[in-house]
Amino acid sequence: MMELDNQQQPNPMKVMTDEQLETLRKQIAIYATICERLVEMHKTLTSQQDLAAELQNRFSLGFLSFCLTLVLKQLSFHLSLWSGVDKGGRMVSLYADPRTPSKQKIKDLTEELSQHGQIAEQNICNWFQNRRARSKRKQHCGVGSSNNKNGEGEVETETETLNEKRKRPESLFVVLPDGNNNNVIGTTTTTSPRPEDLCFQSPEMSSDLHLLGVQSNPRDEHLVESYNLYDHVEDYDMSG
Amino acid sequence: MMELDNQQQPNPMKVMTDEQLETLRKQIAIYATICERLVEMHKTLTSQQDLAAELQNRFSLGFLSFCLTLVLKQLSFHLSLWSGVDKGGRMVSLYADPRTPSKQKIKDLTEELSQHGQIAEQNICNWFQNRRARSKRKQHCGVGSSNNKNGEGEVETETETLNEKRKRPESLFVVLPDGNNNNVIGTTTTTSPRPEDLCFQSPEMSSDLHLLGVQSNPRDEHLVESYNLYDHVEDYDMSG
DNA sequence: ACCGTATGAATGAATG
DNA sequence: CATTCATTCATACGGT
Repeated sequence: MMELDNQQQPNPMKVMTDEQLETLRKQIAIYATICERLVEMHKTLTSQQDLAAELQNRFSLGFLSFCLTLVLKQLSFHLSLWSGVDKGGRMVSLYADPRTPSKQKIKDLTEELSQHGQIAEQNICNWFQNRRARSKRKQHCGVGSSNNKNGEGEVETETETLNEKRKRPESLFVVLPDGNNNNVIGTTTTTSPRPEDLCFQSPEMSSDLHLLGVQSNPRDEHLVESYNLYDHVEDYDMSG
Repeated sequence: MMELDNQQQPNPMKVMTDEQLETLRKQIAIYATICERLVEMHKTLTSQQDLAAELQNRFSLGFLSFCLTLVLKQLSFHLSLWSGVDKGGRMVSLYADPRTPSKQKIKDLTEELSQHGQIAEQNICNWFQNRRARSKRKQHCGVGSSNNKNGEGEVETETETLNEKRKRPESLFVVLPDGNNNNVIGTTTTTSPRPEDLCFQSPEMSSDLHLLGVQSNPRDEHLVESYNLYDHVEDYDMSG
């Protein structure tokens, strides 16, 4: 189940709102923090070379992994959501015009559609009603939170929600450290996309550090540590 | 190519290429790997059975608590959604109410939740809707045959569905350690961290138990275990 | 590896 | 027109 059955689209793009991106950044930062802590722990532990059995009792490792698993799953879930594309409506292509059609128009449409199947004017009306309502609501919602930045597509509402049937292909990849597991993390690695392209990347992040998704704050040297760790990640199980 | 056009969202959207997504995945995968590794390592170390009270005091405990706190907060939060615990949090009661909350409430919820992750009113609406619908359906179906135990009857809908649903609180949004936060990457324009608003804030997260494991499902042993830990969470100092 | 469940989401329809 | 319900879909996850 590899990470993605990459769509055969000519130009597969995914969309994310700025907020989504931001949230993603935050979440990544959180993981970074967590990892940082783990790394710290690691250092401490290794330097001490001894540990409390008691710890084990109290903080069941299983639980810890469980937690991490949750978190990771969540992140991956979000990612999947964000990377998805909207699904379109079925009848849409016929009704591309967002504005309320005249009665006559409705009639026409009904006729037209009748040729292809059972349909009543009522259906058409409903459809338009719902469409308007939802359009409106969507707009409203969006306004509430974002409104910054460049407004590009906004009025469009759904004019063409059509064709794009849903696909939402990206399935996830993350793996959960469930105690032992070997995990397969999505193989990946092949691409090396230019980090510059990643929106969540901060310029000041050194080219590799950003893989940890964190801003390199001066005081975040731990992260650097974790970075090293990352270096070794490769020879973990990653490739399986 | 333009599949993005069908976004009826007013917000400006950004696009991610597959490569970008992949990189993102990679990042996440790395976290997963790191966490996994660390957990394993931790396990190994703990198997040595030596004691490190010192460690515990000065570090491990703090860290673990920190991690767990993050997660537990999430868990408790979500559980609260389902269990309707009224610990003085305003949100809780809102969630507890099976009926549809007013618009304003939804707005509030959205706001509050936004502090912890990307969320839109639509999500809230969906959540409530689905909840109602499924509650009802379950009720219908279930009534016919089972409902043994304490026959809550049917009106309760909520109460019983609760028991069924709440076992797996997996959808969480991660919380940022905003307290000291090194803040993240990027600009984070929207965030206005008002800790007061954090629903999790309530330390008295009720008696703990049902927050964590809830019905202590066999599967949730981890949670139960963590319960002990949770006791200590309070004195973790993550800022240090 | 398949199948069932749970859940978020989209949509047609009904109600006020 | 606004809100809600009922249905359906697609995916994620867990168990076998």
